[in-house]
Amino acid sequence: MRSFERSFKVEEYDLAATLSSGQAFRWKPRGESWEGVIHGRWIALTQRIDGIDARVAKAVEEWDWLIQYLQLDCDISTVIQTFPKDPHLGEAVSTCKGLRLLRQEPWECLASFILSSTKQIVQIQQIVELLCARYGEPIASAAGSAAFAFPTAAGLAALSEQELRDCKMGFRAPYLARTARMVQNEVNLDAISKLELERAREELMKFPGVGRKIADCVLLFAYGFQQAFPVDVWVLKALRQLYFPRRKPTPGRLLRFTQNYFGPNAGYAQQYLFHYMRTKRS
DNA sequence: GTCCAGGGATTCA
DNA sequence: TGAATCCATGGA
Repeated sequence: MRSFERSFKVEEYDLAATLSSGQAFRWKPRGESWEGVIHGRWIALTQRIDGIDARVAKAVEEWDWLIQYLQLDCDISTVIQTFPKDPHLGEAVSTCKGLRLLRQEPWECLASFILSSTKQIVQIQQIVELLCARYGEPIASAAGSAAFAFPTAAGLAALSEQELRDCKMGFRAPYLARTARMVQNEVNLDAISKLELERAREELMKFPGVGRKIADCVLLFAYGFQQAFPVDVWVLKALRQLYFPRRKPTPGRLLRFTQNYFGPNAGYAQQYLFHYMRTKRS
């Protein structure tokens, strides 16, 4: 049965926190809803007390793609149970109750995070929006909001460096251009999901502009490797303040700590710490 | 280890 | 309101 709308029942899911927590960059609040694009489909999501309502512009046969993207089958309480019991993480988890990890498309995630380096989230959103509006396929959407798919790797590979720079991405332009060509020609992004964590990370780090941090973002947000633990400026600040208040740990020591201490769902713990640090006080 | 590469949002005086 | 700071970094 084709349908335009569907309600999903889910507990402990904070849509606003999840969609604005710097893991995806295309979600916009509009009235009561959040509008975005998943797998080339425009969609509006609305938070309800007992779940989430979804509305698309073109009727669909099934909604598995959305369940997968939002990770609606994830039992968050089971994840949180695996966290170490410490007051800092506990505070982050209770402050950011309902924060979830998404499961995004690898190419969009990879390209977006190449653009993320030393940019603030607002600016990344602007760059990505410009890129999509100029070079993404127009798609059906609700009246009053034009929508575009995320540009394909082939589409971006065909652009000049200057055309990319004109989307305000600065020195990241050649990285994105070369990565787009690699994805178009030789690298199969789907194959990476079948690899072990370390092998998958190695493969991602072969792309220009992708180091450990960005690789870990893609591993966590697109491929679902829940042990991946991206360390950015905010998380570094959190780790130093909360876990190493006196001494200044070496990068190696810090890396080992993040890999051992937070357990099998370290990536989730990371997301709570990140969002907690970014949103507290203000 | 150091330095550099956009530029705009945010903070601060 | 103008200046300074900062940013989901990586590469040379």
